[in-house]
Amino acid sequence: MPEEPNVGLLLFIAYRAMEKRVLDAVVDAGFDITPAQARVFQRIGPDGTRLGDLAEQAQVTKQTAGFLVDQLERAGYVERVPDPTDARARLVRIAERGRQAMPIAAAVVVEIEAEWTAHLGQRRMADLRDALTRLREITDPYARRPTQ
Amino acid sequence: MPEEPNVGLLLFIAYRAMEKRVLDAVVDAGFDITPAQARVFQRIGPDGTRLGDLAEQAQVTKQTAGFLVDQLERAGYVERVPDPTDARARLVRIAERGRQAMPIAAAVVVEIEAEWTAHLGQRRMADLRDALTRLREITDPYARRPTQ
DNA sequence: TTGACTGGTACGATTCTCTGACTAAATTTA
DNA sequence: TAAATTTAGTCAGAGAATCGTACCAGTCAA
Repeated sequence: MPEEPNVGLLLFIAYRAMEKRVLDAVVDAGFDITPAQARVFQRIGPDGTRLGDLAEQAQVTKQTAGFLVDQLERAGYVERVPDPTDARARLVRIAERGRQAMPIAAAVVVEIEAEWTAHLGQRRMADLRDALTRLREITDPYARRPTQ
Repeated sequence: MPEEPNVGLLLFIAYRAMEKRVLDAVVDAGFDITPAQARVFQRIGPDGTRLGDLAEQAQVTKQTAGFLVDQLERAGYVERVPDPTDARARLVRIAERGRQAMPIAAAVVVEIEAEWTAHLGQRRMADLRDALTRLREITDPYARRPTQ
């Protein structure tokens, strides 16, 4: 395998590199957040997202997602508000402190994507994004469902 | 971000899908192994790999890698042998039980890659692999170093 | 041969994750 | 409409993964 790594490993290497840099930047900027918390946070939609949906997208149990959201909430990154459409549910929404952290993460993502584009060339980078997006149709059970 | 996920998230989704299926298959075949253990195991080279190298490649500390290798060793998947070139070091090598598990994982990888190829087309799949391999040059600090 | 460096381990503390059991609201069924 | 079922989420407890600090032993250079 070291001779010709499978695609899974290649995906992991690139993913991990981006995650690490983004997280380091956010942490350096004074936002103490862990990788697991970030993986959940990242999935919160503009209008809030239910815990169960977050769990499903982040591929963890509801309990784990709840545990992480508790921490994010205590740190002021997110808040839980009642879901107007279902009294059982609550929506996890990005709160003030979370909103402050987002541009920092976004900037690093832009920076890294620029580096990758420089290395691969525009064409290959666009193709990469395209391939991954298409792949999502068969690898992301969540994506197959309409978002509401 | 939910509107147009960044490449990091796309990488994660595909990676996670493959990891899960491979691991499920291996576990179903009676090999009890955890994701963290598998991530280390996967990096062991044909002639054995030092603990520190495994740690670096799997992006964990030496202690964590040691902890996981301990478990893999106890379960019979790997063994530690002295490194003939350095008395301080030991090589982690795949042992009998580990060797038995490998074809199962390999078969699932082949299966998944075939599915992905069917979905994307040969060309796009080849391009994806190519792009990820190139990307490794700038995202995998370990890869930049000659293997010995 | 001494001092700096390297490969690895030991210990202790946190963080992450899961299973199982439970409450309450919504939905379906009879 | 009352009962049964499903769905959203929480609680409690346990096990797995991870890290930081400190440490030991072997190597290497001066």
